[in-house]
Amino acid sequence: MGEGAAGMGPRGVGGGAGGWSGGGADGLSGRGAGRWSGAGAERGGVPTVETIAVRAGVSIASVSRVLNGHGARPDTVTRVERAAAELGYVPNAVARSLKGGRTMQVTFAMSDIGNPAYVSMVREIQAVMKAAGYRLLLHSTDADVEDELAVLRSLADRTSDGLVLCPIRITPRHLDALARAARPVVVIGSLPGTPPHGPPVDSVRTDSVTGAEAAVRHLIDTGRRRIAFVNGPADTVPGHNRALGYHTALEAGGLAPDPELITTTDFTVEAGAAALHGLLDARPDIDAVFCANDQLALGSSQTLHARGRSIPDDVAVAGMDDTVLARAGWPPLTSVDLGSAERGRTAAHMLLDRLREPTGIPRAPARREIVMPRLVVRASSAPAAGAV
Amino acid sequence: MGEGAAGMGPRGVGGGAGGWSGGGADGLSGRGAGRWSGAGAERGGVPTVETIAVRAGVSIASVSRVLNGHGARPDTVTRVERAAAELGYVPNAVARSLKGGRTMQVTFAMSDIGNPAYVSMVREIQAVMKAAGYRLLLHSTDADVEDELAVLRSLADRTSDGLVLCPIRITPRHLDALARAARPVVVIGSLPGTPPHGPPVDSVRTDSVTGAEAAVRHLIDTGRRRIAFVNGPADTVPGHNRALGYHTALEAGGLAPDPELITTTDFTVEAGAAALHGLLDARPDIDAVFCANDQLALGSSQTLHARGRSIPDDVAVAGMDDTVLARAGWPPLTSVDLGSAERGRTAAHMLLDRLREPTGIPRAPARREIVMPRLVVRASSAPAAGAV
DNA sequence: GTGAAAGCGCTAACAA
DNA sequence: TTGTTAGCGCTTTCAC
Repeated sequence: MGEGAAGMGPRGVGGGAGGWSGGGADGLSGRGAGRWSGAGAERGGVPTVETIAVRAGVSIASVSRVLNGHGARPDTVTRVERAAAELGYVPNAVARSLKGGRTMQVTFAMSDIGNPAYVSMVREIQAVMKAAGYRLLLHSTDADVEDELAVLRSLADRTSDGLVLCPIRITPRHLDALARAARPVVVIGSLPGTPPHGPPVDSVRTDSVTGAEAAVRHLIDTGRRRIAFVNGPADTVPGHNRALGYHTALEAGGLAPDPELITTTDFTVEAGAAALHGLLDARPDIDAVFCANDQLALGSSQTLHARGRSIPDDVAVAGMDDTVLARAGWPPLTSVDLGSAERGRTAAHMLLDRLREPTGIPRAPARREIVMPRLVVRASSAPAAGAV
Repeated sequence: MGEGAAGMGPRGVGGGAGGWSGGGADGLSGRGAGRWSGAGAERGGVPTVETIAVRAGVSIASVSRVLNGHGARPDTVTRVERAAAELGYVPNAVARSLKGGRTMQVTFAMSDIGNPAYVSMVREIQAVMKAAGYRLLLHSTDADVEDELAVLRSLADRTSDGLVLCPIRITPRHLDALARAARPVVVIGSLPGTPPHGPPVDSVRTDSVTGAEAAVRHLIDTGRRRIAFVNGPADTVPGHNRALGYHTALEAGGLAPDPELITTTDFTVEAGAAALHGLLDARPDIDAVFCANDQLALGSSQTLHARGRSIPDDVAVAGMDDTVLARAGWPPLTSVDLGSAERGRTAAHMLLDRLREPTGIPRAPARREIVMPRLVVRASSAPAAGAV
């Protein structure tokens, strides 16, 4: 729990001056004129510790103490609290941060908030952080490496106390930036090396290789033989891992990989739909499609429907991520739950642990967590009518 | 990074201090204190204007000027920039905010970031704000009125420069809080009254009454007569408006409303599935279902599929919001695009306009924008086989 | 227990 | 052009 952090004092917006939209004309010369210009403490403007101090007839130090529950004479407490309530005093969080060195904000950066897998991460991270008294700063990098690096670098501007980063791929520059990050960072994804040797940052990843393998094995086990594969960009970590899992399962199942059955494209519904058209044109005998994520699987399903192929009778379909989309499709999509929500939650907790570490020198060694994938079988991959 | 304390080029945070994760031992005598302990400027710690000033042999004012492009002698500029680069200096945004009164952060608060409709808003708002140099603070209120009010109140803590609020409903307390908001607020949703009289805040809304009406009219026009209605909570603005549209369209089409055809539940897929079971049990002759959002429509579709009703031959289905889910379902869902993305974009721009307003007294009057809904017809509502 | 005072790091008057 | 200085609003020693 965030100790007294986010304004927990006995405050309230009780009877303060009209808000930003209120008309209040205060000709104070202290600072600019307008409503929220922060005029001096004399009369107009936003109340500060000084305003309260004057009103309560105590020093600003006492105001601060009372507001932070640092004990004071009952009498003093009462007067300060009353003054604060009457003026609708709200402490300036920026000033507090400057003094305390903490902003009670953390950043979550991923490539695109439109992706359901990220949505569940955001959701969990926000919930955990909120409970701990932190606010969540969201940053979409549009899968731009420069932007990711910029986020890492901007950690030095003191805007947030830590970062959860979900990079689309890890480059040497990422490793460098991670090593010199000004604040604790937790990476959602695979980092190279093993803790003593790898980059000194905590991370949570899923075992998508195993996940992909499980899905493909399932397709094979249910009688499919000509299993197409619609993958995302091969130079991304997710793309690479899924390909690995696909090939491993194929091999284990005694099936020869066939380049004609494999397409590499973007992680979107449209790309999936297009990919399947190409695949079906080249190999009309496909009896299953394994897709690197649910969007691709949905796109594939649409093409199958559009071309009159029955799912799962003619062609089985399986996706990955088990997002809300998997249950939205028809038939409901078999998918691999890669634990996006759990990864988000875990990452958030790891970051909180770092944030709670005392400033005293020795820092705990980097942690690596792995969330195991879980195959979720739904109707889209039921055994074909005349299957094994 | 743990390996070589030697890898300190003329770059990076703390110029050789190693990042947050740097080990305890840094060969450099230049810095000694903890990573981000913020020691003085003398030797340890993070560089500040003073560190730069000393190194460049100028005053802190010159440093500030150069760094902000306020002109200085070429010679000075060079020295300062070089010193800053060598030390990997990054200005402390908090200190800057305290001085300038602006944080370059804005908040977006909605009930649940898991909802696709909000996702597209977040996405747009994020993009617009990012382009304008603002960071986005995300706040999920879990549809809790107290939390919404808290967000409004917390505007006074100076943490963000403005707020885009998408409340699930507007209570008198909301109006009160909106009126005294400490910073500009843009509401996504319907506000009571008309500008001179309503609350003094900008807002964007959609005309969901007309949208719902269009969807139902479309169902009627395509030959449906027993049109069920699966609505969200009736005490929410969306719920209320959709009910209004439904009834209006029914009346215009000469159909009598039938309580048995109407269910009120939560805005979720599961709720939609359950609702339809009830509806079909009570009225097996339903030939269309109008749902208050895509999640409900998807849930309804699943129940229809599960109970062997063909879509659209037996029953037509229409949803609202036209989220990514509408295209994910099968058959693709007819839906009403309520312009979530556009509302988000508009709200962001309205907020930026406010943020750009000079502090000079007269503030522009509140604006009210309306985004018109657009019916998107897809396969789920194709006319039934033997239809009109 | 309380007040005076010293900054946190930065920008902007105001002088020189 | 440059340096000195005064804060922004708050927390926190350090004396009393």
